[in-house]
Amino acid sequence: MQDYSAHIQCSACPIRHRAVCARCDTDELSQLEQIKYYRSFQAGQTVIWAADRMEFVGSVVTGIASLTQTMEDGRRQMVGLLLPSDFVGRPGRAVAAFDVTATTDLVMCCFRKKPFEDMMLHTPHIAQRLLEMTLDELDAAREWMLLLGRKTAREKIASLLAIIARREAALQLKKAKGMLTVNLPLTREEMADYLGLTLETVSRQISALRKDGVIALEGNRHVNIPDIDRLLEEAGDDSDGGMLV
Amino acid sequence: MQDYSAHIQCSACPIRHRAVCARCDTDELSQLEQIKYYRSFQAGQTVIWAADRMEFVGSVVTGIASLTQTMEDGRRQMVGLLLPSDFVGRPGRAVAAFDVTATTDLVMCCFRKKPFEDMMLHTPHIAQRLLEMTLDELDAAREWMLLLGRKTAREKIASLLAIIARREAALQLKKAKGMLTVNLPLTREEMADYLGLTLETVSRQISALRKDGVIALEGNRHVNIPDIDRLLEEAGDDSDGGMLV
DNA sequence: CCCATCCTTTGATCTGGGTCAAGGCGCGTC
DNA sequence: GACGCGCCTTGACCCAGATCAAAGGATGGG
Repeated sequence: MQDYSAHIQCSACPIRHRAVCARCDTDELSQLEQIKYYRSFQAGQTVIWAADRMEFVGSVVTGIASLTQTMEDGRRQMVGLLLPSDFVGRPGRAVAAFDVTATTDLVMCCFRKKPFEDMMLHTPHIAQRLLEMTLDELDAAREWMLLLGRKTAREKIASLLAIIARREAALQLKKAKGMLTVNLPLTREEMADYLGLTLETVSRQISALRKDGVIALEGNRHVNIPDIDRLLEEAGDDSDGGMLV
Repeated sequence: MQDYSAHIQCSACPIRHRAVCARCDTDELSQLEQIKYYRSFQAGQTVIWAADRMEFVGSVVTGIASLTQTMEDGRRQMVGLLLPSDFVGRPGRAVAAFDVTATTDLVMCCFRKKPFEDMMLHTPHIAQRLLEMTLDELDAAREWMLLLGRKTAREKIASLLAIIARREAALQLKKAKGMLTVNLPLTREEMADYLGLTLETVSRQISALRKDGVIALEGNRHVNIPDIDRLLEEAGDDSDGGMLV
């Protein structure tokens, strides 16, 4: 499970602390400092389109961004949710592979790609840290493949809620005991795009989970979870999954 | 697209050339040499179970291995296909996240994990190379998420055939012109597990593609593709995908 | 050569989730 | 406070793909 506390406590750009160079020395930090800049986006804005030139790499400071793919006929699949401290872009690639969109208001910390790549060459910690993060993302993507390929609609919804709940629990540092309230950062349609469902099915299954007492709604963006174990059971994970978003 | 030619031409362990240290100096190579060993598996054998301790990292030399997840009730989802030169395991993690199974007879080149990790610390090229490979795999996993979440059964089959065909074309260095014959390394059931379908649906869709002249079968492990563009069209990819397995 | 086993195909039927359609609810704006 | 607009819910119906069932090939071993 990821530890977000380091980020939360840090008033400066989180990338220095979590994403890139937790172990960098002062000189390296000041180099990064020189090539970094911030960008803000409003909810709904596109950060970059698939196949566009990508002049930067960076990480999310606040807010949530999503990676999506779209087919010509409009079918969409979200393939990643980027939370604070998550890294965007890849050294060594010129064009973006996916659309990146701001799901909520968003602040990103960016580094111009070329100088960042140069720096990577003589700062081994950076590549090692990025490797670690990328392997985590790969594992998360593979967990998600099980969800997309084999889970029922109800299990998909429960899994998504469980993932968001786990993250909230980590943020709030309250240990998932008793009632847990989570704040859905996604619309029903975005949830559908993430889960490989239609928005109607998402809505129906959320209603069903409510009727069965697995969750309770306050408005439609706040979900109360009286019993997290019950939810995990509904999610159908063999272990608690250790799933990352 | 991956280039397998370096591997094909190399009689020694491919990891030295492709996976780990294309740019290592002689001293580094000899260090790797000291900690490596080979393991062979028969088709169907399990290389490692999810949640087992993983004492090594390594790469596939010949044959095909698959990564799968299984739910308690037996639903299975393949989450990766490992081809020659692909890397298995992750530095810094003690237990396997997924089952690894030999799909065909398999030879792997392994490195004991601890010395490999030690070596990574003072050989920056290794982490950089692994990062590159992991990012490729992550992109491939995300392409696969679109397939699992949004494609129809027919599109899924066409996509899988296209991926295998692309790899064959790369191996044979014949430029996908005219008839292309591909050798299916998977049973119908394995294809189903990869595509998030049942084996009956796989069989039916293959029959349908045959009836429609998109492919022709010779036995049930050899597929002829008269028109690769036609197949790609059926796969529903907006671009040719650049998909990696 | 025959049998056993595994893989594959095909048919019949069922169903989970998609599609189409109609309202409901919250919220900002005039 | 009524309108418009996004978002969400619910109902009715349908269909792609799952499930259940049966029967063909392959292939290898005795």
